[in-house]
Amino acid sequence: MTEPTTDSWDALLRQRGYRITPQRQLVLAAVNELQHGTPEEILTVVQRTAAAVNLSTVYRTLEVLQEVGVITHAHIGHGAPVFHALEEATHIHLVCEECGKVTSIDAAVARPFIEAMRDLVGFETDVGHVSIHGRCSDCQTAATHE
Amino acid sequence: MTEPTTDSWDALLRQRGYRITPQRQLVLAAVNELQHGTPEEILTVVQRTAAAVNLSTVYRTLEVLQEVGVITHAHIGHGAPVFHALEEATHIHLVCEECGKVTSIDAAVARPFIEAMRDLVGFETDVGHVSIHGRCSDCQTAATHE
DNA sequence: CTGACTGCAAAAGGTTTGCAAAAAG
DNA sequence: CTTTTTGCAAACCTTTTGCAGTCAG
Repeated sequence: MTEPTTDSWDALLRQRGYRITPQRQLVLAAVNELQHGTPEEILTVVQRTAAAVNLSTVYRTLEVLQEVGVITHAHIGHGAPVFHALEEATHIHLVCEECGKVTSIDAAVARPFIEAMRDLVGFETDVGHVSIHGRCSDCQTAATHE
Repeated sequence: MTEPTTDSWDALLRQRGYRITPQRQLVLAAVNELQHGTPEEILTVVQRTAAAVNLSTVYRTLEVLQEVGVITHAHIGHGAPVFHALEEATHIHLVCEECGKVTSIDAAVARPFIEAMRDLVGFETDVGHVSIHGRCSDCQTAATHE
């Protein structure tokens, strides 16, 4: 529905008074490349091109990119949040508590549920941010043979 | 379905070779009292009775209590998991990204969605652990007047 | 008694901040 | 030239760990 913003991310930044820097470009590229990257992982990718970039710059950049709506993050585990591009955000993370595997499913599956939440309590779900914890099919099978 | 284990939590511990200590009793009581307590908050409550109890004891105890299935936790924010008794686990947390407010809704609302996940990818959801991020009705209203 | 549990202090992991130098517009 | 952004180092916060003493069974 919404236009792909792939080539106008810099415009989005500028609109809000932010400046375009190589670091921001690299961080965004890394987020896109990794799909589910933690700040640390993003840094590593960025440093392949620009070794001097600092972790705090990554954090600050991720914050800015989120603010202008180019990326989102989801908490899929205990430690590190993961970031992805907004266009990739239309899926839901299923996190296995046992093996840690993350499965993605189409967000359409959750639509009735999301509508129910809106109707019931007026809650507007951030779809790209949803992560469901539980047990994946593999680990269930394993548990059966316990 | 399952019998309430309220008065046999100590038996559950003993079955697994764990010992019953005042600290564990107090931590469990604090979890029940707080409903959605973070480790720090739980510590505070415990210290009302036993001031010498250490934070690390709280962490270790929470781990044990989870392992025997007396409590669960959910990640509702960045840094702070919250813990609740298993009997209280049949609700879903809606976390507002803006004001941080946590709304609870009955897990029944999610049943079709949970079944869809089971059917689609064989994923068994840990219902008490589900937290959905988004924007609560209040913050949406506020945003409209921006 | 004996092994599990606790308190303490230190370490570890992740994120944030202050500041002066560097870069964008 | 002005203001934002960056790199660095240090601070911070939450959680984990090692260890010796303590306590439950």
